[in-house]
Amino acid sequence: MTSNAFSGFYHKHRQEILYGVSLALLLFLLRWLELRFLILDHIIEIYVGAIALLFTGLGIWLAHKLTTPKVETRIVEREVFVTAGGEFTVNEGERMRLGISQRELEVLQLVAQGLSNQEVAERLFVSLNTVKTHSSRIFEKLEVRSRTQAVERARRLRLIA
Amino acid sequence: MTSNAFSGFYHKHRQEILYGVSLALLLFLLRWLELRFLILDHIIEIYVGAIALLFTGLGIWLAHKLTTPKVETRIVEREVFVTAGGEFTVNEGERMRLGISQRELEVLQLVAQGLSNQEVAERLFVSLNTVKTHSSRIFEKLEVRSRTQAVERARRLRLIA
DNA sequence: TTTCGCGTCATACTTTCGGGTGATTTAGCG
DNA sequence: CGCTAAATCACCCGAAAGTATGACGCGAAA
Repeated sequence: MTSNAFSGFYHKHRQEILYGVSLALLLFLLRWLELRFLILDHIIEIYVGAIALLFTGLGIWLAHKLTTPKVETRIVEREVFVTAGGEFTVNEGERMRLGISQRELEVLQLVAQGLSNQEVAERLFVSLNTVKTHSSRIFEKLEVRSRTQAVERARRLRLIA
Repeated sequence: MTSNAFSGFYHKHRQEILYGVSLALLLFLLRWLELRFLILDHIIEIYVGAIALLFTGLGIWLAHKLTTPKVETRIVEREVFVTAGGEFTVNEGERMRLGISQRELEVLQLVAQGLSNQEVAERLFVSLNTVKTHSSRIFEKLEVRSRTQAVERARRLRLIA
């Protein structure tokens, strides 16, 4: 359990941990080097310069690792095949026969486009409950039990495109 | 002329110049500060740490400024009308492009027929969880969030009849 | 041999769906 | 006017769908 928790934590924060550890190591190294530099302390500019360069590099590396890269969108057109033998017309006869109202058909069309009930509600400016009621009635009239079946059936009956 | 040349040079290499100048200034500042640190030279770790942090930040900033933006191809669908009213064939190219496996396509087909996850599981002799995993992957690859959307999209791409 | 994609399964959780029931309002119709 | 269909909304509840994460075996590719 604990090992799992630790390994999880480690994987999530690998970058930070490595960074912290390496920084600590570096400071330690510098502390040790310091003894020499106390003697010839006029070389401190070089020393500082080296550190500056080193950590600049580290910063760049960090930025590369941690930042989401800038994206430049390039748009490529791609064909999508559509079986269009002609214009689609709602099978009014079938609609009437099944007693599906205009509003219900609207809901059905939106559902067929993959919208959730909530999204349909927002699109039609009605409440979620209303959409649920409509879709329930649709299911009854189409004699199905789910939205996916409803769409399938409605397509066959040419109630929707 | 010279002023123009200089301004052109400046504009092209503003980043580098600013970086160089600020680095020089910083070194100068440090040289000045050094006098104090020679007295209380035990604070050198703090001093080094500060420099490290500062230049890490500078590196990050530099990286941000200098990275070339990565290109992200965004695909726009363009409708192409197909006269084929006859038999259906799976758009293999599209399937390959999206990396949808055969098994995933099977699940997708059954889902498109209006079957529930449980029914798909029984039909394929696998567990409910397996079907869920497959459909999740399908959703990722088709970039959708629900089975209804997946079916809609798959139809457009001619992955299913 | 190691790596990788695929298929399989699981657990735990959140969100969405769908069923059941009832209520109100509005418009049309006899 | 009463009646009815349609549209609207509400509350509850269980089932289904979807998310996140991890694990395991297996065969092909590197």
